[in-house]
Amino acid sequence: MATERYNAREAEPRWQAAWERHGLFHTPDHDARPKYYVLEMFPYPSGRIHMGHVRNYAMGDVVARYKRARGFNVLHPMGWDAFGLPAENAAMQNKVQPREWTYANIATMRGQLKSMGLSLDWSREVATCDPSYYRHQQKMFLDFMAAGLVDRRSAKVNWDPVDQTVLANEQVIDGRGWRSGAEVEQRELTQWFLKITNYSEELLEALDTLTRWPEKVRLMQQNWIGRSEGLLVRFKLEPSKGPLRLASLATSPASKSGLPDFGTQEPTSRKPDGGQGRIKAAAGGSSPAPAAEGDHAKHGGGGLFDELEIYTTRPDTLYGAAFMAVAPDHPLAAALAEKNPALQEFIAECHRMGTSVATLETAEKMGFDTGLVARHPLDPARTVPVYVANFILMDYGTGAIFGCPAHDQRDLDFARKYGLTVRPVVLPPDADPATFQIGAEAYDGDGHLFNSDFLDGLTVPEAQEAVARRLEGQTIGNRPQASRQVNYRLRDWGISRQRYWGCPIPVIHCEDCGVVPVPADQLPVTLPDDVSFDRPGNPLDHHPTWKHVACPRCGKPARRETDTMDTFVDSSWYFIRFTAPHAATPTDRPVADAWMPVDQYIGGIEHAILHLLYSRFFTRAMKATGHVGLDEPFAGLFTQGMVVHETYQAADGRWLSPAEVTVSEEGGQRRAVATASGAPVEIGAIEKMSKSRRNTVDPSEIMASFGADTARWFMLSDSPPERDVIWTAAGVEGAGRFVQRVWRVVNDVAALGGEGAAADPKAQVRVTAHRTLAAVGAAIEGLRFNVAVARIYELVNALQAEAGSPAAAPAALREAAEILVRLIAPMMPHLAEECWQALGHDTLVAEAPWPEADPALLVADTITLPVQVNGKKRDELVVAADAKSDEIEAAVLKLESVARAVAGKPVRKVIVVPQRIVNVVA
RNA sequence: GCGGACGUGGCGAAAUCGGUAACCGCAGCGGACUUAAAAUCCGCCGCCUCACGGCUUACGGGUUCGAGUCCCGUCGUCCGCACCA
Repeated sequence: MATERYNAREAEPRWQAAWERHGLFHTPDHDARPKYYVLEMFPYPSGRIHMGHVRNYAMGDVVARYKRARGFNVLHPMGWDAFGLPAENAAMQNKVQPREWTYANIATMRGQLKSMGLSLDWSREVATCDPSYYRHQQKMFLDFMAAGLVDRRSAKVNWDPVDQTVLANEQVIDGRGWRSGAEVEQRELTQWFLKITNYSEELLEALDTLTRWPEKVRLMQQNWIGRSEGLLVRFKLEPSKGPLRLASLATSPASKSGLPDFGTQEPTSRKPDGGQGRIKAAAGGSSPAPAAEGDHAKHGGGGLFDELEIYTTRPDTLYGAAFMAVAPDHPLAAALAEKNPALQEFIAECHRMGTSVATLETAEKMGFDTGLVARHPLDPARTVPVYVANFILMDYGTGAIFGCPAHDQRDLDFARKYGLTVRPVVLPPDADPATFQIGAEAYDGDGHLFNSDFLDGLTVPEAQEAVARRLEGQTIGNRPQASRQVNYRLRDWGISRQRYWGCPIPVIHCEDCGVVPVPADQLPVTLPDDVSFDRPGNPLDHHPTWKHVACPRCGKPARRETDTMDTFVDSSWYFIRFTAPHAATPTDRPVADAWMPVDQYIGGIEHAILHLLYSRFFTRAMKATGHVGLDEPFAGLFTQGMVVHETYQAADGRWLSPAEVTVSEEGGQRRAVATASGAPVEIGAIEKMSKSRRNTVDPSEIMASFGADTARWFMLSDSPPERDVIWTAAGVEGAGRFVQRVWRVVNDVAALGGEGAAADPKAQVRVTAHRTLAAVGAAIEGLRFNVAVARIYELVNALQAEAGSPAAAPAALREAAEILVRLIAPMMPHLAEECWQALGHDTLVAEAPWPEADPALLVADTITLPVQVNGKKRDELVVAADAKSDEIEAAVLKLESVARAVAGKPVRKVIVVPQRIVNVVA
């Protein structure tokens, strides 16, 4: 039976055209079938698709095609995350406008995706750089503004000196820009913010409802939001007095680093001038984050600071307080520095050191004694010195702490350096209060309080509660001395970018009217096409006319906002836009509510925080402004692993691409040489495919030589989808062989005939097919594609053996083959169509319903039970499936192998687990 | 430092409920077909042992009739956060 080889190159475009002709993947909004929304993270149009895309979209397409066959109305759209810096970099390098570059890339990549045979509804395609998309984003920005979800304020921001733009906290990785890799600097700029912190608690609590998200992602978001419960305590400040302290300050040794001696100063010279009324020293009242820089400004400097607010999660250790410390940016520090050059220098030094993570890790704890002291709120006889310290963050809490050296390592380091008292107040279990001492390590474990007056004997949580009660009841000025507070690590989302290729922020700055929103009927604010990239900075700002407009309110000359939005804004709602991509408003509310949420979202783990947290916030903001009716956009989330590949490095250090290398194997040793020169090449680590390592494989080349089905099959086989998959030439060839094997087997079965004949219901190949059917369905439902692949291999092996046997039963084989073809259809859709046709069908398998497994075939008449003696397998026993336990027990005890293993010892017990196992205990 | 995940043949892995450890694939080995090669087909393939048999899920303990799976400890790898008060 000579069957010609399956010619993917010829067949694949033919079937793609057939699907398109039948409009198979065009999704109606109104349909009687239940909805299913499957989405893969949309690509950035960088130029060409890479293997990561192939893996991502192959998985999504399996789900889409499977759910369609299962009778769902499936929404499976595609679009382009098309704004971003690479377009501007290309513009600078190649003298091509970002728009042209981007749309050319989209055209290329759309063609590549189409050649994969994905079941996408292309009529819903969107590109975020298109005014028809971003005009709606601008409208929503204005709606958010009206709803109080937008803020504009001066803030210290992460500045990427290479990309010349601001980065969000989430986009700074190890102190470097997530895209440029440049060390990030801190700069003070006026910025636009989306107030994600309004939703801190909600975003945290709702994580519990995301039961179909990976635990890991939920945990990462939980940590990122960083909720902590603590106490805000107000300390009374006063100038230090007392000859002993002054003397000790005067004699403190010079700092060893050669820096100015921050520990030494003249206390008398910096007494604050009096009488200006009270100024709160802390940044935050009830609003936990962000530290409101604006508040400081309005207080001005030079006032009388007679209170210091600190935030602590350990109020129980208050009796162990040895010092207070404020951030270098704290208004108290700024005020004191006005009269104190040494403090000015100290603060400047902190700023010089504080910009990069590398220096932070090695930086020594440094403090500057302000000469002020704080009155202990529980023990008014005591005071503690107040320092400015380089390790206090203005961003968190109030920018001020009390230090308890005995129970915090960082505080201990500081106390040791400056000779402060280390007073333990928490006694570890079983420790002796008379002898317990703190050595080089602080004790942060549980225990009972001691050295702590009214707290003595309490547990840590009890003491925290007792301190909170006591201080809430005390007053300082006319306020309680302490209040309970919840703090979050999460910061508001700074979305200003000083770049051209992004969504313009639709506001106008007028000297008289201030910030004026662009009226809705003047949207969109479109980007000018005639921009130049011949100098650094924001091309919109350099443009001769674009920013000069009349104030919409008063008509006077005014200035357009030249900041554009972070591209993560674009990707925070595209999944909702897909539900009505041509609507005149951002959403078509009933349609959006009908389709949302996304039932299955698939993408890389690298978006665990950034994109996925922003999208959760943005959906809530859209709900608050009436654009959509739900909180959580993604009901199910799956994070897939990367595609990795060996690396090859020449002797001169150059990286070689897999295409330039020939790998051979001899005696278990793999060797590589450069194909052109024959020079030896070192086989390096297996790493993520990347341009810098040159270990990429071009999907189009694979699809041209093997076909899309082979590439898809390989991406789905072997490795579990959440884990990295290693791309190997051998693996692809194996997948290619399998494609041909399926084609041969199906043709062999077709040649046997058997149409219309009734299959023997109990034929073994039929049983195998139906069991495989059940197993593959379950595997796909669980997104365990590698398991589905293994089961399909088994079925093909069984079919092949049966088809080649002289006793082949054509009718049963035919039924099994038809099941096989429908099982492979979600994964290798083109091959499946070709096989379907070979079996005589004139319909499309892409339209065929998923077959139902015959339940009668899923349970066996007889089963083989393993027989153990004392937990070790000694034999097997074939019994009827409905055999009773005592019958099995009797049969087992008659087995000679059991008798031998028991070796004359009395049988104490026989455990029969029905359908599973028998264990004889002797 | 804090938080988390993982550790199974030469390799990728399977074992969804505590019940036969290693399905399926890759690589390898032997054979058939062929002048030859490729392709294809058949067989073998955790470790030790001629064999009978024994051993085996990082390591050490524990619970259980029974542990890759549950508990405690150790080691290792990877990931996230990180001066967060």
